[in-house]
This record gives sequence, C-alpha cells and structure tokens, in this order.
Amino acid sequence: MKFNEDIKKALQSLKNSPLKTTKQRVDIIKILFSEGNNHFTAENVHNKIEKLGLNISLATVYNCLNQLTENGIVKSVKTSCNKIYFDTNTTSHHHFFCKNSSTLIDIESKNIKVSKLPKIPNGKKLDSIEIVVNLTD
Amino acid sequence: MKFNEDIKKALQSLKNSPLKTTKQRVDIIKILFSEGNNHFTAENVHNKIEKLGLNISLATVYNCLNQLTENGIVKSVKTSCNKIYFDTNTTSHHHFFCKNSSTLIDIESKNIKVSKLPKIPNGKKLDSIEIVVNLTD
DNA sequence: TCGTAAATTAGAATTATTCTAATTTAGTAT
DNA sequence: ATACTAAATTAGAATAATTCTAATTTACGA
Repeated sequence: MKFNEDIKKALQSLKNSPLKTTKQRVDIIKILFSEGNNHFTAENVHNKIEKLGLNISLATVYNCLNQLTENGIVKSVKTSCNKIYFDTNTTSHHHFFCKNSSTLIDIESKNIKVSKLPKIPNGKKLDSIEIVVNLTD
Repeated sequence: MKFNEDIKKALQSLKNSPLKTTKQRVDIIKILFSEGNNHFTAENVHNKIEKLGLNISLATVYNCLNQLTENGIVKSVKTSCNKIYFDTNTTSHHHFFCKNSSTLIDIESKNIKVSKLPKIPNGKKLDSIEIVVNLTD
C-alpha cells in the first residue's frame, strides 16, 4: 500500500472534518486512495481489509464510507447493478459502466457534454445530472 | 381501468412474444398500461392488484415484470433509490428523478442532447447512454 | 381431451445495507 | 497525565428489495 499524495490529502480532509481520526478510518482511507481514482463497494473494501490482516467489521466499513461521503472525502455512485460504489474522485464527472464486469470508469466532465436540456418541471430545482455510458464487451 | 389502445398494443405484444397469455399477465398489463406512460415498482403493481381485489402473488408480479422486460413490452429503470422501476415507455428516452418524492418523469430523446462523447475504452462496445436529471423540491 | 412445458405460488433464501445496543476509544478539559 | 464524554466500533439482528425453490396449476398445441 503506497503512502502517496492522495492518501495524505484525504487524511488531511479527515482531520479538517468533524470526524474523529480513528485507526479504522485511517486504514480505510489508505485502502481507498492507494491507487489513484478508484471505485469500491463496501464489500471490496472489506475484502482488502481481510487480505491485509486488519480487523474492521463490515458495519464499520459501511459507517465509515457513508461518513466519508457525507463529508465530501469520497463520492457515492449508484449503478444499474444494485450496489453502491464509492468513488475517490470527488470532482464533478460521469461514468462508463461495463455491464459484463460491473466496473466503473470515470469520464471527465470535459469529455462529455450535454448541449440541450429539457425544461425543469414547475416547482422543482435542478440538483445534478448523472450520465452513465453503458458498455459491453 | 380504461381499456385503451396502449393496453391493446401491449396485449398484442404479449401474444407475439413467446410468453403464454395468462390471466395474471393480462391483469398486470392492464394495470401498467391503463394510464399512458408510467413508472411502477413491483410493489406499486402489487398494491394496485390488491386494491382491485385481484390475487396475484408478489413473486408472480416480479416474474411477470422481468419477463415483460426481457420481451421488450416494458423497460426497467434503475434509480438512485435502490428500487427497480418498470417503464411503459419502451422508446429511447431519459428521466428526471425527483429525490424528494422518488418519482420518475420521462424526458423525450429530442429534449436532451449529448453533443460530445468520450472515446469508448478499447475492446468495449457502446451499449446505451442513460441520463438522469436529479431534481429536488 | 391430453400431455407437457411453462407459469404460478408461498415461503424461504439471498443480497446489500442499516439499525441496535453494548463496549471501546479519541480528543478535550482538568 | 487523567478523567470525562460524545463519538466510534462492533457483532449480530433487522430490513428491504428481489430472487430462488419446489410443489401445484395452467395454457395451449397435438
């Protein structure tokens, strides 16, 4: 597990957040941010934890990922498979989703453009636009 | 429950499909297509069935909706709430999703336009583009 | 009308996630 | 340093949506 800039930045964000810096949160952040932009399910993270011989319960993994999301340290992405993916890329962007492998790939904002938008229904506000480009092998 | 053109068309599609025309499937199609383009969860459909005094098990509702989907009679839409919605609009289109009320509203293809697309990753094929415009109240 | 593959059913199983309540811990105030 | 307290962790139960199972029933072509 590389201790790179991304990890440092994320740990700093944790310190700046109202969350306490616990051993579990630090370990999870190290796992999440050790390979650049990446997408993880809670299960994925828990598997890595077990492989590393760490001992963090699945409940804690979920709690932690949800709190990191609430505090803008990661982003959650819901996909057409019924799992929540946690994305270390917190900038505004979109995704390829490969149906065969259930994997997500980032699409940078600048590489996709919506040129025409429908009228927003009365009384509603635009929250966000999510584009998923589904792929097959 | 109006017996309209949409219902007739859907029942005809059922006949043209390899699926058997069972009482349950006919009832479910009538519910789905009685109000024009619409979005239903399996639960929604089951509730309507109970209100109408019909007796169709939830398992059958799920089976039926999945088979109608496989045979192009309805379309399934996965949303950021963890439920599958079944859409009577089988044409290519997109959706507003109102987070407060968990409701879907169709966006016709002609009212939204993607003008720039990223390169498709090597070895993959473009399957479909799904755009969800999230709304809040 | 019969035969058979398909459909239906109730309920169990599964999957992903959240909740609960008891225990432990981080970080502040002393 | 130490004690305090709110927050975090935990195991396991609970929940929610959906799928599976295996027994029964049904549609529909022969």
